[in-house]
Amino acid sequence: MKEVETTHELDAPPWLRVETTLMNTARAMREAYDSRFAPLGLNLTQASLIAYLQQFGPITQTKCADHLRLGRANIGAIIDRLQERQLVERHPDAVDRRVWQVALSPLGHQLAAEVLAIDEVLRSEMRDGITRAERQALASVMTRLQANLLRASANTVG
Amino acid sequence: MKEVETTHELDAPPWLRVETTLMNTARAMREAYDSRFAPLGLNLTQASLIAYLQQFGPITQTKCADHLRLGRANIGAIIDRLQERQLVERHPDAVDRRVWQVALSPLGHQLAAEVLAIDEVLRSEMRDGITRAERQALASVMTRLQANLLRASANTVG
DNA sequence: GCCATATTGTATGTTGCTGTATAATATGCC
DNA sequence: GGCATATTATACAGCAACATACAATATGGC
Repeated sequence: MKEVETTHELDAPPWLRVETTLMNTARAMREAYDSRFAPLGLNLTQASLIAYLQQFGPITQTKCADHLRLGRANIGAIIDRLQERQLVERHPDAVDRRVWQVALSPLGHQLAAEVLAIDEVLRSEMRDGITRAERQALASVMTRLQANLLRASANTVG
Repeated sequence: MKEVETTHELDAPPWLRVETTLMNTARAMREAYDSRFAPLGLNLTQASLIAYLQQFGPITQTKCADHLRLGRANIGAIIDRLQERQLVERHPDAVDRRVWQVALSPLGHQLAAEVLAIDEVLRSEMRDGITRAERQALASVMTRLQANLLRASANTVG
């Protein structure tokens, strides 16, 4: 009985095939981003939030949660941690006393520049050997795939 | 100052663009699978394990972990829960007293058939409006993307 | 056979996310 | 204005993954 290598990455088993490829790629992407952001003491989620704040200025926690597709409870904890590290600040809203306006601190702005630079580098590495046309085709197919998946989730009995 | 909708799915912001699309698609896929498997009381991870056991018979926990790309500690807990529900069984290995041979129970075999049927249905829904050529192109690009990402992770200072 | 090293599964603690419940506050109808 | 409803953020419990450390057992050099 020979030892068969069953966990080869790129010639996947007959079931859950395409799906596995896509999800493994997504996982690899998250890991690559996480390891690139690690020297800044950030993971992808935190870095994305910082980039978002950089772009859209002071903004509500709920907006942050929606953008990152996280729950409000979770985003609150994330902001707590960034706030402890002096990367973001919470300012009370001028008119709505329930909400915080979350903004980058000066230190956070510095870090945001590094985040964007790292993103740029990694994106260019990812593009290696992949043409613009291929990337556009990829995006097009994935958009349709995503639409199909949303319908599929909606059609579930639950 | 007009309210701008910033969380639109399909016209993404300039930073973290392609990445976001891919990772959101992966997330949508996991959610779709999870909601389809929910009536069986399973999530995608558990269903994948069951399908794997169905295909490859009694097998070691470490093999399961490698296949699903999970840690050994985690897979042990997963198997614990499936075992409590009488879906899988742990048999001692004939020659190596450290290892368990994990196998589907009769009940687990019944469930495996349902898992594969659900997978088949969802896969066909996902293919809707996407040609075979497009799917192959998608796989090809993602394979290269994944290779780039592995190189990128390896090239991290950490 | 004996000992160093590797491997398997488990225990334990941490992280990141979820869902539900709750308090404070806004909003809209009357 | 007063009250039902919605919305914002937080508190808390739970889950699934991770990393690390460990005990039991195998394996291989000698």
